[in-house]
Amino acid sequence: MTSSELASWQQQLYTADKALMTMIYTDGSSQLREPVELISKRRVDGSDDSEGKASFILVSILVTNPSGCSSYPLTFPLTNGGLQRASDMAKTFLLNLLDCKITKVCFYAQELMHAILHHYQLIPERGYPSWEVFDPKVASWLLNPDNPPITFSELLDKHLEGRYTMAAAVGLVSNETHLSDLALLDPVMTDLSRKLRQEELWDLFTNIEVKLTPVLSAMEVQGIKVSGETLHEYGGILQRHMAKAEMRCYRAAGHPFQINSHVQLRQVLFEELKLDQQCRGQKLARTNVQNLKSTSEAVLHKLRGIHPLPELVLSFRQLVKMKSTYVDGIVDYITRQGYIHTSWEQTTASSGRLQSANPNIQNIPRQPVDLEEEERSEEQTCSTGHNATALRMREPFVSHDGWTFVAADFQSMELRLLAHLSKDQVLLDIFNQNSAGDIFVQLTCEWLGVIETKVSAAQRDRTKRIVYSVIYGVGPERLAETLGVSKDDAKAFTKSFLGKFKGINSFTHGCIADCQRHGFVRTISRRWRHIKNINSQNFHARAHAERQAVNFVVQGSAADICKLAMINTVHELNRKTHLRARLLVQIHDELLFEVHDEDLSEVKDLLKSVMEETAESCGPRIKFLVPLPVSLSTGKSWGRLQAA
DNA sequence: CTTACCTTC
DNA sequence: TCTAGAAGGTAAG
Repeated sequence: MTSSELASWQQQLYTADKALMTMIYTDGSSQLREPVELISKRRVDGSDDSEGKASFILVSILVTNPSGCSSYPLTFPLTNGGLQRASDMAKTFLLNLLDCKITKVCFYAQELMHAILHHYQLIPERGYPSWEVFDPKVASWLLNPDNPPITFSELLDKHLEGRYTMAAAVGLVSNETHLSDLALLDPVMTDLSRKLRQEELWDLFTNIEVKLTPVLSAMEVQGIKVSGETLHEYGGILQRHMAKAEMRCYRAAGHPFQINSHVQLRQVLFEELKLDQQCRGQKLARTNVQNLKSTSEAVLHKLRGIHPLPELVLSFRQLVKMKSTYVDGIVDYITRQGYIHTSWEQTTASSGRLQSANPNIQNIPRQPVDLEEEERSEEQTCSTGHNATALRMREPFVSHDGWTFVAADFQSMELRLLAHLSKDQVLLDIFNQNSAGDIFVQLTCEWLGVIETKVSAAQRDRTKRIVYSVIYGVGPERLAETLGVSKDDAKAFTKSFLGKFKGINSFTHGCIADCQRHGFVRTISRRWRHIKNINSQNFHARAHAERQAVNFVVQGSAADICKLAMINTVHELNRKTHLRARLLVQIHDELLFEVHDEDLSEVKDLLKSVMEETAESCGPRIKFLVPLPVSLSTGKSWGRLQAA
């Protein structure tokens, strides 16, 4: 591309209607045409590899003029090498294209944006791209969130009833084929747009999902810094505790065995020690499929009074989990530069929630994991400052020098949303009068009769789980199990809880009735989900469907607001160009930012106020009946955040 | 109760 | 040896 060509193409953008875009890989595949054997590979290998494979971006600009519609194909290399000046011009054009207001269409736009941000090293110290690209993948996921398409051809089959098909190509895929694939994007997106409008999903698509895509790409490219040293130290500590726990298990069993093997554990517990015969009071759970004696946590819990082994197995399991998933599993993803670049999946969860993968960073334990204390003195004397009796699995995630983490979380969001959606007067009153204090802490106080400051984080978490269990319709036996009380007590608890909050009951029944009538339910942002078995004859299937329906409305609505909060905060940070802050992680109702120390207090204020106003930006018709307060905490490590 | 991901067997 | 699915753990509500 010469500079005069660049100028003429820039000019074209002013008269163009649309731009169709796709990424071509070095192996000849594209975002629209993935060789079958490479699909899983690219997905598993994650982001690092897909840029390595990215070869060039193919753009087709559509211009409608009196003589009809013309398309102008352009290619932009994404490989290193070649003339610097050409590369600069390609960059200029691509960024202009993405920034300009014409309609842009790309299947899996997030991947394309990721490649561009990565290739041109557009890491946002400040300023996030506000590129808006219509993505058929996102569109079709909104239309049917339970069954999202993975490939473009799947999408063609699924939504477009075979009206469009890709040209067959054997062996090497020519550029001509790529162009004909690309040409399909226009009618396909037009079709999907019509459907989105028809199903009242258009606003959700354009106001939330389309705007979220570049934010997710930027988060992926940005990554989060990880201390490999801390992680390795944790690995060593866990390794030593595992070895001890293993020996204790062998001693209790009388001989060595594979503790993590269900089969061998079943043999030891039930055939050698015959523990199931010693607790004749309660019948023990069976596995679902093969109907064998279960070795699940609940069973081991019941058995722990009669023999030391079950308890020892439980703690061994926990240590193994921590080591394999949260140490070894994370270490594998650390780049040479010391970062984790997780994938943020926009279109995989049917609830509308975001999903982090490779690695999943949303399920790293929040609570410190307790270790046996016997060798406390030894380890504490050689300690590097951490408490040897507990491991904070989020500790290895650290901010840069001169920067601080700011975590902003919506307080008891789903419960507040439930208050809003159900209009339950008692719940509404609680949230409207009492903005200070944590609702679950308060409930725990009432439940256990202790003072507010005496409630531990673990107790609070337990209360939270119980409350949600009851709301979403847990059975009495299951609740009794988690509460550790009798079935009758559990029943009484459920009854008194739902009796206190009458609106909840009418809300759930309303949800179910709606779903039975329409076959689907919607969130506040009109996101929908079809529930197959809502009118099923099968009692079990129907009960499951009913819980799904209620759960979706609440969880999906929370997801809508959290996404909006991401968009709004990033947008506001963009407007204040002097502020240095970047969004790193979303854990459903919590956003983790990294903020330059000098901008800390200003950013904190901004985040709190923007997030607390999120509900107002849901749409003109929605008036929120409860406030959505945000609490902030800060720190240099994710594992040690202090309320702020 | 729901929604997820990941590891082990 | 490989893979699919079951089971079990974690997170978030």
